[in-house]
Amino acid sequence: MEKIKVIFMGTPEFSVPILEGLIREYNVVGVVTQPDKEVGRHKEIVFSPIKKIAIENNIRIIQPAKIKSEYSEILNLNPDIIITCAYGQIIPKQILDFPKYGCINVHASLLPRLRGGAPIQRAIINGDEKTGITIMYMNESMDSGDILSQQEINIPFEMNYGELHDKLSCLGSSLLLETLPKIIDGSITPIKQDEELVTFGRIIKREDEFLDFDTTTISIYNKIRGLSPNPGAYSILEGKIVKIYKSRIGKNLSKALSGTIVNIYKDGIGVKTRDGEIIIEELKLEGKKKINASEYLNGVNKDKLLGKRFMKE
RNA sequence: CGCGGGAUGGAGCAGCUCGGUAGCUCGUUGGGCUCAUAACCCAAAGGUCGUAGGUUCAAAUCCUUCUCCCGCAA
Repeated sequence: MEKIKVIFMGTPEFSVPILEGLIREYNVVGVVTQPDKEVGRHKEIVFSPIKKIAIENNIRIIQPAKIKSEYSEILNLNPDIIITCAYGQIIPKQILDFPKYGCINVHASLLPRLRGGAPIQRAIINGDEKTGITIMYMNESMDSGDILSQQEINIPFEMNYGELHDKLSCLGSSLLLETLPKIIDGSITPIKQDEELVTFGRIIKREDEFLDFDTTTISIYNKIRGLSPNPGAYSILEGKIVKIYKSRIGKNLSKALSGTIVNIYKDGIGVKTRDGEIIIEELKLEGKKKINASEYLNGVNKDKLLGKRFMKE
């Protein structure tokens, strides 16, 4: 039997294992990814991670600026099925209706929870203890299609965004490969999402990255690990941006104002929160590299550091 | 040419404004103290001060070039 023709649509690192898995087992006739962007300080042109894989595997690449109107090339490839994962644009109905086996999306949450662009970070920031992967049909609104399969995964208390991202990425790839044959032979009954249970995992904006020490210790802890290693939660100390990548929860109870440095440990900086203390273990200052708190403390006058306060401006 | 910060022994920093043969905290190695220690004390090793040029009697320090790193903005 001839291999069915697959088109994959995706953009970031997360979707790479999924594309690689498809290439191994199916005939990927085309890859759709976001246009090359000028990135970084010197506006270098950077390919999306997906585009790099496609080039290595000699697969046709399509990069529409607006897929809403530029879809004819995709249809011309005559795909039997389209798989998307974190592509970054809304897929128009003309594409959704075309493939005989439909358009399938891999989403990094247990839908209907955490619809949207940043389900992985949001799961950690929310303090969720579990999340997962959902494979579902796409429709015209965001992440609301019928569910084909799901797999759950625990989020350990120490896990950060990067680690969970990698786990889910692998899980997404394997669950997709498990599910695809059943989609093709029609042995799965899609399940509607329960609209009562919908929550959203909005994309992370700049203001979401700001760390307000005048909140609970646990929410600060979760935000730090939910944004680590990228883009990093930040605060401002003496007018300079400080990014914080790793922390632990302290026990010290001080009456100082939230954000005040109340303790210096051998390997951490104790900062007052609304209800306790958070100990910063890994950070990065403006213009510097990411370092452990112990390294940072080597180059700083500890007596002067005590009592300083993380501010909003 | 989007804006800005940085490059100093293994790590993190100071010194640079007002040029004159390199300092701090930590680590490493050796020794000591101690029931013991990641604690303390003593000692040692380790740097052509990112690259290339220039100014000068003399440059980490002033001028110019290049490279790499980071924050912002996109």
